[in-house]
Amino acid sequence: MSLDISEITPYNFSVVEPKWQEFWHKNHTFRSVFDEKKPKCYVLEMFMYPSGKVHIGHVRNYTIGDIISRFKRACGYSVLHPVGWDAFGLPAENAALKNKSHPKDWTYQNIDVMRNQIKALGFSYDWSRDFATCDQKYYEFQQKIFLAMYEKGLIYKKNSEVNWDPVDNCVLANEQVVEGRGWRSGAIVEKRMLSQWFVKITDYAEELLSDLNNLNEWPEKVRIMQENWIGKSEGCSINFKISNCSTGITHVDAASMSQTHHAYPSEDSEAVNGSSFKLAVFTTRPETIFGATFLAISPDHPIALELAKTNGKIKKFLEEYKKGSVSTEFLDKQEKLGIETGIFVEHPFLKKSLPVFIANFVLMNYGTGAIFATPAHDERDYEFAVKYNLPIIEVVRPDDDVADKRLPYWGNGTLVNSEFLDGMTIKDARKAAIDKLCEIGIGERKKFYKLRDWGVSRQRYWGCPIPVVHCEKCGVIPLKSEDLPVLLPDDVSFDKPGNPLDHHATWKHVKCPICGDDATREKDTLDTFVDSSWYFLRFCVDDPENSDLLSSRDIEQWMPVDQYIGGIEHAILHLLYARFFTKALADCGFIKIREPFRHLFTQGMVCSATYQKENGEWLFPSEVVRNQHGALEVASTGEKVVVGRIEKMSKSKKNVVDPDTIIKSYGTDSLRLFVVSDTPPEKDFPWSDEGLEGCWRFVNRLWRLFVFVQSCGVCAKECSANINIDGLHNNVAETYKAFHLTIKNVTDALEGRGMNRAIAHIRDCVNSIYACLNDIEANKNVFSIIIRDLIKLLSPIVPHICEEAWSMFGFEGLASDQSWPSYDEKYLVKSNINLPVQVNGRLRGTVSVSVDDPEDVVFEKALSIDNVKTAIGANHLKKKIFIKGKIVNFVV
RNA sequence: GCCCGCGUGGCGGAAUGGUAGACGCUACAGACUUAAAAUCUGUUGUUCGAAAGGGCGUGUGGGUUCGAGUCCCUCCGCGGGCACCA
Repeated sequence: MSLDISEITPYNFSVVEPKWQEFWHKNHTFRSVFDEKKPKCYVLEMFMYPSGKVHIGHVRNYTIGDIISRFKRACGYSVLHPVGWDAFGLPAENAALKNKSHPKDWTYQNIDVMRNQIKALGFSYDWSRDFATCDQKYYEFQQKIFLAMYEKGLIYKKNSEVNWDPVDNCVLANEQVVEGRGWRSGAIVEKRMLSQWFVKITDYAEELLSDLNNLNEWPEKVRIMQENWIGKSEGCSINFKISNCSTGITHVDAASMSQTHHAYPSEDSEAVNGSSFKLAVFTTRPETIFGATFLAISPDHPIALELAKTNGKIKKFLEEYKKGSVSTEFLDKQEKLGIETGIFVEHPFLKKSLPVFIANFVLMNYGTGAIFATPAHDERDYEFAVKYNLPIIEVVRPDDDVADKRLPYWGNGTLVNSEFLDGMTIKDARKAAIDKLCEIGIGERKKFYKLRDWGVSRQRYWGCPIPVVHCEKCGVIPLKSEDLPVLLPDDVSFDKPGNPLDHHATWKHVKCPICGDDATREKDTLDTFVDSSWYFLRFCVDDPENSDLLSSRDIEQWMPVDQYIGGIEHAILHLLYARFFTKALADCGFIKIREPFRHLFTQGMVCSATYQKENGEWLFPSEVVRNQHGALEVASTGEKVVVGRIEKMSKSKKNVVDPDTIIKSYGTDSLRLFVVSDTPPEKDFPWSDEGLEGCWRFVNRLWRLFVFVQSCGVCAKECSANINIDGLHNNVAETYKAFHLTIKNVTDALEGRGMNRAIAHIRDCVNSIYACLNDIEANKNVFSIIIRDLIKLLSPIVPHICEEAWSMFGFEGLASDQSWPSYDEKYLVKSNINLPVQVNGRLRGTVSVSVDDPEDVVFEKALSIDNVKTAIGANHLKKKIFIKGKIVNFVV
């Protein structure tokens, strides 16, 4: 006798969920073991910074990864799905200052708290591989990598101008400066000269760029962002001969050149050196050389600096520039300003001299810091020429079909006023111009990149120590690998500003490994982005305690990461560094692969409604009520409430929800379901309490279905593999066939990472099962198979309730260990269908036909529909269209 | 400014060129209940109509097609990235 479905007690998640979590943990259900007989799949979510609390964005990120991981496991893959902690970094030190705690204690305590939170979400992690980047074993190995890269010439120390964050008291990499501000502190970044460690990522610019073409399973968006960041331009450098040196400048110090300009040292400095004094410019448009009417150099160019020593006006101009360039308002205005140098250069093909200006819009850190200006075909040059009344010569005549032919013009066209280039297309002229410039010995084909070397020194304590000593006699000396590790001392104090490693009484004092004299340790630590540039390799290692962390067999087996999941905010920073590190480690002989992440998935942010008082003060949703007029007001004071935009959840906007609270009231399964239902995972996800409530309803609906079906006598024993569909009642046969379609749809959706679509198909299927509850008792075998496979479909998404149901029905083993259900194609083909009938492309009715009905039969049936008759009326039938299984269309 | 991406009900969103709006949220109604909640079952793009049925509908305008949310062009709007990169 079956139960009354509405009387069934709700799903008791608070008992069921912890029970299965413990079971999985005790039985090492998700321990990754490499199995040669299976295809492998490495699923990785970007690891977490242990800030202290798991937030809902983490939940979404890790739920997406967990669904993929469990799905792949079921599909027969040998899956690696690890978890770890990006544990070094500034916040630990800031917290230490504030709470008088030790960064180490703060970090490890946070990890403990967050680990428990994560465990309560029931993710299928192999916890045996859990580690933190501040673990000695990890950063010790990182020091080994540092030395190997140093030896390979990939790391160097250099005095350079760096981005200084005055709030965090620390250097930032270029990638960490966003709109002139520190990416974490938000403070306006200052320029400082400091001696810094750099990693030669620029050596890999070309490979990092060209390999993007192979990353066809990465979002296009991320590839474009990296491409732009690397910023390759191909063109030509031209050495202009200086025709007068009335200013007396004959020599610019080569050292000063390479100091400010590390990327392209020797050959450029020759251009300003020696007896034939030349000025090197870089251009991507050499074909416009006949339109050149002046040259411009950057205010930071060595020639400008040299001139400023003797010329008061220029000195003043440079000072003004320096003052202006730091203020953001100035950069916004972008007014073109310049000053004459008094220098003239010879045009390479024309018997005329071109004046050289110092111009504020020319950047020293790109190209050669000097340009030739073609005002007719460049916006900035044009603006400058108009302002200073310089000639404008058109050399590209626009094509006829171009609507806007005004100058400056940079579209397609034909060369004019250009001697040997006249009549050519831009493309041909470019080649011809470069050839000629090379031929006469003043030009050279060149490539330039925007990418700069990665500055990795950080003037902080809580990071990986750089394994180097400074000796007055011997200079900068890397340690030998037998002298590793350089451990971070625990006994540090934060009572003084600055780097605690510097204040430590003994730590920095060592003997020089070469001469044995007193020396000091490097006090800077490594940027934490170094830690996260190779952690995915560490996870591959099965027994880290007893093996080399880059033991090649384990890494070769698991790498590359097949599915990497994280936020778009790492599109450049972490993802570029990790790609670079992989290539560099390969060149150092540690590994063989050259790209770390095969498929990248960038998930959207979790957003939520915001509320503000009229003065802009943010309000918690709980502070807001609706008054009797239907308007929103502050509950305690009755003040007017402004509904803000739906924004990314953040503490400051008071629109966060706490995963712990949700789990307590609704359970993990409901939360997991909610964060991936409705919205595609790559899009921003709008949080709503009603939506969560709806997921809780669905989880309960499932639970009632399971309990009810079981009370009808459905159990594991009823499962018979051979269902004879012909012997079934029509409804039941339809349900069974529809279930096969559900399996196909859910499988396809999950293959394409469309969790929202998979869930919609499952909900639809559950609804149709509810519609035939009366048929269950008479068809236990059919329904036992449907229920068994339904549990399998649901298991990646809501694993706890599935595990509970699986055991309740008495199926063998664990739901989590089952293989993915398959569908039979023959059930997907419908024998009878309702074919839409159109007249002139407008739907006028449907006709029930057999799939195999011939065309004329279908037409006859279709034409007998009243509505169709009316629509056709007295008109003559011009055309009859029949697409088998799709549509009928009559054209009149 | 340049480069991407996106515009579908009140909302989140479905839809290999073939019945637009699956699935869910909201709202409304019915059943159950003394009642409420929960649950189950419906309805829910808009408009005309008592109904049958019809008109209009995927940002705008055009094109290709028997047929366009989907492909092509134009414009508009939104979001993101880069931003004096020679």
